[in-house]
Amino acid sequence: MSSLRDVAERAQVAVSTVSAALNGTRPVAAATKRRIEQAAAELGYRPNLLARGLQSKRTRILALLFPTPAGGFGHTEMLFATGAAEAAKELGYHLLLSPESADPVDELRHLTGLGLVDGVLLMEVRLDDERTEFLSAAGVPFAMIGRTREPDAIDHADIDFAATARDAVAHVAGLGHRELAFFNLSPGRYAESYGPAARMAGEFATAAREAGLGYADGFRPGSAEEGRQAFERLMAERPGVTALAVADDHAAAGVLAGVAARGWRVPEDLTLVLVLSSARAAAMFHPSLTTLEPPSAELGRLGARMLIDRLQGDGPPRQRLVPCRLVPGGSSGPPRAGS
Amino acid sequence: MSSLRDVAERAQVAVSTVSAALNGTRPVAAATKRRIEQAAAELGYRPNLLARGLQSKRTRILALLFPTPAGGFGHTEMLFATGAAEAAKELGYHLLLSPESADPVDELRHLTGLGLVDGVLLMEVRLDDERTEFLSAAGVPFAMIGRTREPDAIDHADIDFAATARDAVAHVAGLGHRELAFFNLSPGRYAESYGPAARMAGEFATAAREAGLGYADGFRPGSAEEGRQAFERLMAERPGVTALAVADDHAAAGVLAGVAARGWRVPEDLTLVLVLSSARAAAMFHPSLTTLEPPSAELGRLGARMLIDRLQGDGPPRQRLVPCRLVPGGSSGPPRAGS
DNA sequence: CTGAAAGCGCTAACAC
DNA sequence: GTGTTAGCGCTTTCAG
Repeated sequence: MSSLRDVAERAQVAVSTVSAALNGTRPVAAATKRRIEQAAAELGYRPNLLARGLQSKRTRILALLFPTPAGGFGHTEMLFATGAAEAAKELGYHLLLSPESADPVDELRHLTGLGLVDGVLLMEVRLDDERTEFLSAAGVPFAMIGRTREPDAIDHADIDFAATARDAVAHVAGLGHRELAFFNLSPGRYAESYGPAARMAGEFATAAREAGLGYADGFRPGSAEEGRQAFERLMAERPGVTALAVADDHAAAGVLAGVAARGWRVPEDLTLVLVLSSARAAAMFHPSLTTLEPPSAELGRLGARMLIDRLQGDGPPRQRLVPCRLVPGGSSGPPRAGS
Repeated sequence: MSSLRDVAERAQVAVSTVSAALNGTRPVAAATKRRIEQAAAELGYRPNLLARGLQSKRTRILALLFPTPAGGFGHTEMLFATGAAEAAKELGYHLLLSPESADPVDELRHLTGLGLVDGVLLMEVRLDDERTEFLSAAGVPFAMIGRTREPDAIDHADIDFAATARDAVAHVAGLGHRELAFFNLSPGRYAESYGPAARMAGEFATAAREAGLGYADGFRPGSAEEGRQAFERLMAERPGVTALAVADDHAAAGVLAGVAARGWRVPEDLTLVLVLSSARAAAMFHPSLTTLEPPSAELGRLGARMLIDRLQGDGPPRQRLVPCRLVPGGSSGPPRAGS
């Protein structure tokens, strides 16, 4: 690999001039600059990021910290990562994938001590997240995909749960439904303090109330079997429910089984909406499910951009909430007769 | 951040001694060593990876090159990445997530020219892959998850398609089936030269022949609708088929719809096996599908380990083939009567 | 507008 | 066993 010095020799100038010409750090005569650029091109010169980083204290590398939930990784998490990596790349940054171990804070201490990364992108943020405290205290720039309980001071991109719930409620209300139920993510898969689960439930209740719809929640099935059972219980307790929003793919499959077991059909007898899941998953069902798809790739992208933005200059916290996208499927219809 | 010099001062020794003590590069008196380690601990010293890399030409960073297929990323690809990242971490390496653009070779030229990465991990390798040629020519260490047409000289970890096909065939043959069909990945989603699609079809044919089973293939549905149509066509052409292996999730959903439309049921009237898909996806079906789940995380892990192994020392090509894991589901049963 | 020189934090000869 | 020293390739004063 050729170095700055090689370029300098070939262009008959000093290294500092080459550096300046290539980085635009200071004015360079047009003729000199052209000579330098040509020499660089001829040699196929690439700046050595290590040397540059060592000197400038900026590596243009971001770390994406990802936990390894027992339940395995979802499509959503994948999209955070790819979205963030793409946005980083577009802005001339690199993304380091950093798996979290048992002690995330220690992990972070280690990672940030290496001088390798300029900033950190946090995902799977919990309502109370020790990682944010550490990073703030350590003065390491970071941004969150998701948010803590009190996120006002921190850069973040998250789902707009309120708008999402309103959209979902408006969707079913527009079809004529008067009573809606919501099956949240199971408490087993995620701790109670998992933001999306906590927020989605609250926002659904609010949106239903504001729309004047009957509303039932408190169900948290985490598997197909639990989904079927929850559905049966729901129908026993609230026979008037004609629309159901479900947050877990597997639970939704169970609900469909329960619907079939009753001799019912979707969407004739029940409108079923999948929330916080991918349209890809929804397309595997029959009929395909109406979905509120989280803007995962965009959140990843936004997170990376915010972080880079923050690294380049200071300013007030950057924050963005993006609603899920409503993807209509074959599972939405008017309420069943006789309800 | 404290540096080697700080530690040296505090321990009253020379920097080189600290370096030696901490890296074990040369013998250091036990007492001195302890003093140094204590000083380092007290200062919370972390070696600066950039400085180390600049000097030693080894950054302990690997790049995982991942393409961004239009169809979006699957669970499988995600597991490659997380598996690789975890293995890398265990061995003291970092993983850079590097999205591929339109021109992968140019991308690679850029990435490897930066001096940032010690080696490259390739995924979604095609039978003829220009990236491998570039990397070989450039002398950049690399390993593949997947493999080219002629992979003998290159480190790689891939699915053992032959064993996987044999397992699948043995599974259905053991249940008493005499005639099997295979729906491959759609040609639209992947180019013809996509390894798994190409290899799986061949191995299924071989395994069926060796087991003395009737065999039908040539179907490549890429959506639920195409899956249903393919199933109907299959039944028209080969009414004796009682077991079906499908490589695409959505196509499998379509097959189930086709089965229902005939008034049939799974597994009573058709044994359905999902291949190369996740057990997670299979659990969303009713009944849950028997799956041949690719060992994606393990392949990622193996790939990273091979690459690191290669970086540490030379030797013959490292190569590992791992069969898919058969996860029995509710979609397997004896062949229907009258066939 | 350009060049010379210092030094980022570390490793690796090479002396002692 | 330990210390001294010369860079790795770059950015960044500081002179000219």
